[in-house]
Amino acid sequence: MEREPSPQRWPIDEEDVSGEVRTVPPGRALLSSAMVGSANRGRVLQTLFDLGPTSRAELARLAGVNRTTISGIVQPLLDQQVLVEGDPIRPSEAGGKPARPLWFSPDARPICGMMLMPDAVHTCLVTLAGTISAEHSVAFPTENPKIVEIERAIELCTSRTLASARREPLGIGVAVGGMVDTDRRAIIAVNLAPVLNGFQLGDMLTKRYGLPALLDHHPRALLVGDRWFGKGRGMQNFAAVYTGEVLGGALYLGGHLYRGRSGAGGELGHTFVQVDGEICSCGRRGCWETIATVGWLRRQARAIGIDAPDEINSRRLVALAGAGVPGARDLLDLYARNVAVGIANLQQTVAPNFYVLHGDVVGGGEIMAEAIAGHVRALVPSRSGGEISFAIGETEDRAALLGAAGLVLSELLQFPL
Amino acid sequence: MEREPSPQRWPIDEEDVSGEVRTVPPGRALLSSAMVGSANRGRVLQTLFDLGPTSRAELARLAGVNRTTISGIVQPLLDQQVLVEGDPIRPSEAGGKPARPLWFSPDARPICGMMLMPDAVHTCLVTLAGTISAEHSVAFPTENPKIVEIERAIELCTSRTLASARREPLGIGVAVGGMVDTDRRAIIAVNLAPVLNGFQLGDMLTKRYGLPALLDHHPRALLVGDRWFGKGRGMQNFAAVYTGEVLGGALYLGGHLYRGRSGAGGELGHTFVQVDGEICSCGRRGCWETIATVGWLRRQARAIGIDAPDEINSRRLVALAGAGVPGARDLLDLYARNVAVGIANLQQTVAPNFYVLHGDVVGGGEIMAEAIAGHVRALVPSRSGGEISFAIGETEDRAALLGAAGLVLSELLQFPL
DNA sequence: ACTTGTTAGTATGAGGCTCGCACAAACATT
DNA sequence: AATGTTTGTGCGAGCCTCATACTAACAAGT
Repeated sequence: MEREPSPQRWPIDEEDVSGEVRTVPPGRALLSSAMVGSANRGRVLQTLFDLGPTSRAELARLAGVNRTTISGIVQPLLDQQVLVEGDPIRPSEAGGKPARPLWFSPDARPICGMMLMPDAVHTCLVTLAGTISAEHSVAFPTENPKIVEIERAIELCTSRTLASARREPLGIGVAVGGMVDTDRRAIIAVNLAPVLNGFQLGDMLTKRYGLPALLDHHPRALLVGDRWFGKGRGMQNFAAVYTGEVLGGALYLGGHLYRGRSGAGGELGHTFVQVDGEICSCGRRGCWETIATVGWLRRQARAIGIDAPDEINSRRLVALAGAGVPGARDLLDLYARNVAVGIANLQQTVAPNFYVLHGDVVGGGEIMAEAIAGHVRALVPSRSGGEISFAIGETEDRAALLGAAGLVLSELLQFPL
Repeated sequence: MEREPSPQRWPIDEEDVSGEVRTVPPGRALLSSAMVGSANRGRVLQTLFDLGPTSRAELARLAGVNRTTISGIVQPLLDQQVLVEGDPIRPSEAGGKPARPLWFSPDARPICGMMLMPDAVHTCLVTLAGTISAEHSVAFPTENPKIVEIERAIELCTSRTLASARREPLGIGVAVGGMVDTDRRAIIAVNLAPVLNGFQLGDMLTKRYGLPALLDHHPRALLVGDRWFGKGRGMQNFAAVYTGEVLGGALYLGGHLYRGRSGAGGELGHTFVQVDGEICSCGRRGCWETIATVGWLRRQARAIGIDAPDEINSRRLVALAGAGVPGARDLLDLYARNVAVGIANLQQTVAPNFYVLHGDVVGGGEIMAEAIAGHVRALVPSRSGGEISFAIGETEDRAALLGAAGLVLSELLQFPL
């Protein structure tokens, strides 16, 4: 009945997360028994995330493996207080020993989530169960901040949050409102804060706090948040689409976050939907972004004479349409169609079949989502692989912070195969 | 010095190929040591495919594993005559024992490749080294053929080809000029031969010949052929784009053929590039297919008064432009731009960074490819993840047959993780 | 109260796989 | 002939999963 405490630690592969150089090209590397252990531990934890508290026996059934295998995987995690056994649940009428559901311990090491925007930084702690605590934010100096000032603000904010952690966090995940070099864990460019361009935030955080740090750009973080803590939970394929002042997206394909070469995938805003259409901020014509952002919405609202056109957004538009304001209903429909066009293209290209909507359209609620869904279904030839469904994401800040934390989780769970 | 002949057989997982029902959902299944063996064997063979004849020591270095590991993987394959040792190659100046390069044995089991078009069936044998032999084709009855007649034609053609095989083939791969249900290994619809709709070709072949049979649609087969035997060799990410009377494509992402839900991915022809543009055969407006197929080319050629506009294609267009025929140069440029628009969208969405062109544009040669490449590079914002490169695929029939065979290879090598 | 049937979780030994180490074989160089 | 280098092969260790057997804990029927 006595067990030797296993020497395995979770995560075993912290070095990988902190950005070690990979010498063997991916796809050529072979597997070893040790990797099997890591990978299987990741999959078990992922299943636990997807399903909520679950007994060992149930996990074994779902994974199609022996119960002893699950016990072997799970026991070290219990020893390290990553997981805890819940109260026994009553067996079915058939009888049997009551199952002890496993779930993430509140005492497990948390994750630090960070959202870096052009004007401020937000940080928080996220438990493995997805609860947020220790939220802090620090604004940057308004006029032409210097990089050292921003660095100080980030450090201040992070230190406050980390001070609240009872155990050392598993890592720091950062959602950046701009272009990111995921491999080098550095910022490439933030449009509204060019001083951040080239900032090696990942290295700075790792050096300062001794924690693995991962960066990715905002839409990708939203997707990851959806995958672990939101509407994308348990999904194998889906896409996140963000609309607002700009338009972005991210893809989860075949059970993995898809980044593309140098993380260049998901630049949906600048796909063409109108050859020789309106000129876009990128200098090209007819980008999706020219017809499916609030900028377009403002211009149209002004053109048809809606009150305060500069303050229009999905929330107000739905309200106006509901109130019977002339033209509002048609504008809502056209806006929904414009958003739907790009989603239809995405569906035809990679067929994720499930979309989580973020950003401005969230304010439009179910009405907006249904309008978009209807247009997408009309725009995609019917057979293309089953039902297409839609969901509305979390509120903006929450989604980004959960997503930032999810970046760390993804690395820990999705052992690269 | 004596070895026990290993009991392992390649392929071990034939049952999987022949379409067994998967009970554990993908992504939840755990790995076992036996799977590690299969997966590693697949990766070693894949590396061999990518690099050509290679010694064990070199394979070990590339994979980052111990030499003994490679020996253990490779020895059973030598015993089974899947591989053979080549002549020793001279060591470098540093000296050392001469390496014995490994390569696929000409006596290895071949693969049967089949191309099923609306009017005929073609079959052949393909060795693991990519050489084609025993080609046969049988035309279907011209006017309203019955399904039994088609079935007989397929059987006749296949039997002739299989009769030439010295060893039992590893399987039959089929490239279908129409929609395919990859999971059920059945044909969904072939536009010009509706009698084929719903035909369970995979089951028929497996039952008749006792071989694993795999179906996929034509563009996907082209991509797979490129991956194993053509320009996509060794690539981890690339796309195949087929233009002609219709427009299709396929994606190889992260070292895997990407199919999407129910194989609905890659339906590029009906992505929107011109909202409210010309009406498409699918009933919608502004599909990419409306501006980047030979149908569009014919209409334009007629409009600007080019001779025999109904026989225009890329090959002739390039020739006309070279001969200085008025308008030809501009038309070529516009056609290239139209093709490039869709490729640019694909690049922005999944960023494969490498494209193999198939179909009509192959006739236009390097001139056509360069014209398309130039437009794509101009249409994609510069930073998006490095160079974008292009290649011209094999001639049409050869590409499809190699691709069909490649479908079987993909299943055998890409052990599902 | 006792037996039977069922399910949960654990201990143990077997089998697969990769790894590190040691060793023989086959070359180049000095 | 001696030395250094590289290739490929045994061998035992370590990690992992699996099948089997066992204990623990419950329900239901007698």
